Amino acid sequence: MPRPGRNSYSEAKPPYSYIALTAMAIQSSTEKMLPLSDIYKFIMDRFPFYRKNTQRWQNSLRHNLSFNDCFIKIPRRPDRPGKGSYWALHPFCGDMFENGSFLRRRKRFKSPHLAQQFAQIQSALAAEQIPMKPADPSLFFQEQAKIRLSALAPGSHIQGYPNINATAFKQPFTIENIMAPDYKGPTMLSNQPLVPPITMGGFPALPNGTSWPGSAYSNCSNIDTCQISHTNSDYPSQFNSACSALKPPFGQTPTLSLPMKPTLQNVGPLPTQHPVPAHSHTGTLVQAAPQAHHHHHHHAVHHGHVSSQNRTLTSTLMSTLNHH
DNA sequence: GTTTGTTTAACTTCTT
DNA sequence: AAGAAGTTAAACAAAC
Repeated sequence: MPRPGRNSYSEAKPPYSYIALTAMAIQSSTEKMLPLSDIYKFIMDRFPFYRKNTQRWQNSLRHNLSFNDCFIKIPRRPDRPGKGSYWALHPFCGDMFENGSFLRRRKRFKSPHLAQQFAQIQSALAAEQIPMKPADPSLFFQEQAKIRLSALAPGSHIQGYPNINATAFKQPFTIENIMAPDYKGPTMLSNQPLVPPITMGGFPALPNGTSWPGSAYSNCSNIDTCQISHTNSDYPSQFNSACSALKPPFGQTPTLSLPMKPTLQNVGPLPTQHPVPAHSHTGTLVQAAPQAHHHHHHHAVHHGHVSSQNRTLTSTLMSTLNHH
């Protein structure tokens, strides 16, 4: 028994919301998507707190998966039978924890309809006097998906952004972030968008012999021949014919079956969590939620129309996308 | 029969 | 104080 009146570190509730925990699990995976059972497993392996009361928190977690638009379902491939879908992050969900708090997001991500997204992006680009390319919605989203995916390829560059390569991206969920024993609140979160949300044409090149990560892409060595998804092969025509009819949830609509962010591949796999005896102090040091609230928002995101004077195209777009 | 997923609803906690 | 974000419970359907 631990000392009376005091929990051991490993029994304390980790300072992460279910959304944060789930995002960590998803991003820690090489394919940036996981079935439910593996999300459970990730959490239980690393946080002893969640080895108890599994019924309770797993119900809550499932609620979060369904309820929050930042999580999308990706159908299983036929060659990978099993229960349930894979869960991934919505390609446009952005940095959900850019405020530095893993407990509470500044704003809940709501996914607009794809058609709406397209219109918003289009007008945002128009405001910057930048032509949209490609102009066709379905192709546009395909390319967006590919561009985002390219960030997962180590060493690859994104055309037009010579200073950005895969290893340059900040990692929201590094081992340090997850396990830092002296975690004292907001640290290490990147304000920088992981992938430029818009590209003006051109595909990033992959080094010879490398292939695109992600199960749907694992056989693709050439981006141009890469099919968007086995289940979404009819995506373009569907989009074109029924653009206005698209409705969430994404499970019923053609979606971009792609997780968005690069993550732990530079860090390597997370260490398997030493099966910690429940009362040991040698396990994962998980501290109670920090009480310090550092919230210095450099540029508050306002509702309604946003002046783009001092803002980059990127931030304009992101706020546009995240706005309702 | 259990797991996975959706939904409603009441509740708590945090922000403004 | 009010609203937003997060948690928990619970009923239920569908998939395996």
